[in-house]
Amino acid sequence: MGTTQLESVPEPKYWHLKTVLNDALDSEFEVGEILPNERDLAARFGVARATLRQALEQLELEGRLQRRRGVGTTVAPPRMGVSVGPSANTWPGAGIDAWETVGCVEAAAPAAIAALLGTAPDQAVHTIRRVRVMRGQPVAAELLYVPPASVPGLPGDLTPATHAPAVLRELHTLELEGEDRSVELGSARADDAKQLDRLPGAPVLVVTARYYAAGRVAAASVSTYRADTCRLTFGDAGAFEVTHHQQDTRQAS
Amino acid sequence: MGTTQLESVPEPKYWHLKTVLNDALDSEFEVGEILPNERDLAARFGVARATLRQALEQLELEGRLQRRRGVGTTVAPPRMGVSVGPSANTWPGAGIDAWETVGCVEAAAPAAIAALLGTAPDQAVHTIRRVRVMRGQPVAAELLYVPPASVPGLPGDLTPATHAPAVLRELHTLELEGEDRSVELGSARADDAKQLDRLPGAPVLVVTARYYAAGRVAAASVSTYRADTCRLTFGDAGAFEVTHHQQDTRQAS
DNA sequence: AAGTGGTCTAGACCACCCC
DNA sequence: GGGTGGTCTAGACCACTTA
Repeated sequence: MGTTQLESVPEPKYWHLKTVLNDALDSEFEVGEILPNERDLAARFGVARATLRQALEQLELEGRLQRRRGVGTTVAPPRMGVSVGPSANTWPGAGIDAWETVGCVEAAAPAAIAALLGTAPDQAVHTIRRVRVMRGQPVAAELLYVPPASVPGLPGDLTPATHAPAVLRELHTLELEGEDRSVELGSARADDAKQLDRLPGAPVLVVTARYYAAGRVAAASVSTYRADTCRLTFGDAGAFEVTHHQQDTRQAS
Repeated sequence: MGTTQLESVPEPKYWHLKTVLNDALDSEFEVGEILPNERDLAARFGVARATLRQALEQLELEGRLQRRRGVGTTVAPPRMGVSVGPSANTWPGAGIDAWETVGCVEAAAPAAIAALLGTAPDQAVHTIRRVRVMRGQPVAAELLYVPPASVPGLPGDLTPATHAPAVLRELHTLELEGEDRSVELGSARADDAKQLDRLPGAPVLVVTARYYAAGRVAAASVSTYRADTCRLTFGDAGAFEVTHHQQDTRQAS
């Protein structure tokens, strides 16, 4: 009979560190409070800085921390619940939906977008860039693609300032028959990262949506949400508030 | 007049490396093909192994690679589209929905779950653990919580084998009035990771759902989906197939 | 100028898988 | 036993913010 082997599978240091820090955040820190710097924290826990950073990275991924170069590491507030429909079937840009247009061009869509829209690969489409802001901070960057066939009544005298509003106005004259969406994990491209106030490569939730009218795909959008600060909400019962982070909603079976 | 400064913001090595590898995966490798090992790749690109790993980690996060300890790094197939409703308003466990029950206990729910359900913090609830399998591999691990009040007709003589089916059967006698969901990024806990065939800390998409009946929350579930292999689909137009990865659907504005 | 997080190096050892 | 990816170290320098 050997001794009972409690640590037959010793957990990695960074994993244990993450647990300790997570508990400390709950009990010893307030939202917005700044943590000691990484070199001090590493020394305090007796690990290399890279090991500490591995724990911090996971906590940031889970929305518990926010790190800013040149500033420091702060305790993040709970994630915002962001509705991504379909609460009511509405066209993008209709009503007050917290999106702000930042640009609009007519250009050939990438191959995958053409496949989504069902257009020819080199077909020029209206491409509207928008940003979604909540509580004063950007939460999503979007590219909305509208084939010319969906907006036949578009006037010809368009300036950069009138292009996007005109496309949206024409789009809204169609009857929206349905929409579908998909969500997947991605990393922010350089342009999206800049608009989201993050570094390139930051984790994002990519929402791809298709809008149907007249039996065809009338428009499509690719929205890039900050994964660290957002919780996407769906469904007919409305967005709901939770009081804790998602980790707290899960337990061992 | 100085010279034009093309590289005023030099991109990090790992970022450039990621781009190079991403292109190589498209042009020189097939799905399932095994890559050279990390030490060889690092030497080939003239960088330290840690730097190469930073690039590989991002590519794995984006679903382009699959890495397995003791085996190697392979080119991942496109992500699976996984429907997470509401395609039709149905109770969990109804019909053929690809979930397999692996356990069931009656125990006090964690505080956040009690808040979701609207039950007392120490109220015992039926907790069913299920696993979702697609194409022969696990894609999600779930905990489904059902308060006793939602299944009043539950018989008393329950064995581990009959517990879960009985709870589901009783649940299905209620009329489902609505459901809502939220999606956020998380990292796999040890128990979920084991069932998903991943290491602890692997990125996951956490889907929290509430099911309404008789004007109350009759059940709630927390589902943990593998973020590397899954694209979650929502909406009334049905899951759709895309031919490329999400990166291909995005372009610079 | 000082302090922060971000990137990078060149090693080492460990856990796991397969032969 | 040999090869793989996973963890960890102890440094260095860079980019950015703030004062």
